[in-house]
Amino acid sequence: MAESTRERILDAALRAFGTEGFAATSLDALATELGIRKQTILYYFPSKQAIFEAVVDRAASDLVKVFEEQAARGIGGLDQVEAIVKRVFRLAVRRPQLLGLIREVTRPGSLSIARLRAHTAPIFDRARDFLQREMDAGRMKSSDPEMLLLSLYSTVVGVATELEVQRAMGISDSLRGAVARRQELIRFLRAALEPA
Amino acid sequence: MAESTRERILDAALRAFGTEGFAATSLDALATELGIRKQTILYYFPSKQAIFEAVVDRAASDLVKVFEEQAARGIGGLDQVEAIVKRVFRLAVRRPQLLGLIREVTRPGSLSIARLRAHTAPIFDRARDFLQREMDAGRMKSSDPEMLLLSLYSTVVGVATELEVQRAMGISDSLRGAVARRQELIRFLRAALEPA
DNA sequence: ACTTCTCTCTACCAATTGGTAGAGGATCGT
DNA sequence: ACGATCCTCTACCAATTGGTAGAGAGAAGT
Repeated sequence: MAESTRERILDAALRAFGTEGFAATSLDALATELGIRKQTILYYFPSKQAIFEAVVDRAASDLVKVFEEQAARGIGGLDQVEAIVKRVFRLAVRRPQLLGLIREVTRPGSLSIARLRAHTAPIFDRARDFLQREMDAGRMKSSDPEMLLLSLYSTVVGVATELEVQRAMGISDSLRGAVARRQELIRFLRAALEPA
Repeated sequence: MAESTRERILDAALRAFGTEGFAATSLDALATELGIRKQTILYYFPSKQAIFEAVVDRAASDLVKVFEEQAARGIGGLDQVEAIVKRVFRLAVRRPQLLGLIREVTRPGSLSIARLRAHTAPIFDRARDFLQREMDAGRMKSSDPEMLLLSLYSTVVGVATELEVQRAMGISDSLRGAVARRQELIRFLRAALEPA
């Protein structure tokens, strides 16, 4: 068996929740897609909400891992920012549902925000400290690190995931397009962060 | 009568679709919220999808109007960018559902993208031309205007709407917080765009 | 007085929703 | 050979979904 049923359910659920959204995803549709019965899904998870939470947990730890790995390398300055952006981009291209799921969780009415926050709080703290340190060392333009972090987050996630907006703007969404987008984004961020 | 039933339905639908999302909004819930019966809603609109489209049309033209008004003033350079950011921000604070709805429409599986695009294509073209002109005149750092536009869009919409992410980062979402966010964003964008 | 039009209602409907109960078949250790 | 455990199934269920049919109230025009 290549993958357990439980894992297959989580995979399909991530894709569905991350693209169609929680409410628009039915257990029946999920089951049909997997070639099993809805009751099999409910054997592994007590409720639809429980599936969502399990998916969020897995997605969050995948995301956190990406950051931790890069943080461990301990490069400094804008090169580190660039490296992280590249990694997030790679993730967004390979598994776009992952960031789509984050968008779903961060929706106003959503439950499970606390769950996501529990995972991500440490890396937010870490990122803020990193930015502060780099500013103090003069390797980055000085500003409020929390606000800067928000700007960075918005820019990176938006450029990586807003494919429909890009199509509306007439931007190609091919793989080559993704590389060009990434390059342009890095140039944009470097310009914004480079010290005078 | 202060507001026609039809208008009240559109208002409630915008709020619901823009925060909970299309699939998570039921006609019954909408009707109850308005103190009317679901069938009254279906008298004014032939289907749920039709309500959504009407809401998208109205929201899009509201957004377009904001841009057109500012574009008509014909300020140049970064001051114009700043003015537009400020206007979008004001809109996001006053009517957050508006940008929430855009996010809902630009979701991968969504219908009605064509509808939104039809409204927004002209202002995208206009914005691109504006950026190109400013770059040529040396009032802005040179780069690919389409990609830059995408970065700008992502940053502005993200900072204006990602309230849950901000909460997760420990950023206040008070009105004063919004002003601070806006200021920091403008500084960020100016740094990114100012010519060397 | 009568018709017509606008609006909101009650009464239904078939389909789909998330979820429960429990049967039956493997595969296991004993 | 045996029960136990794991897994997937059939059979249901009550509630909710978007939508239809049509009654009835009120105002307006004739």
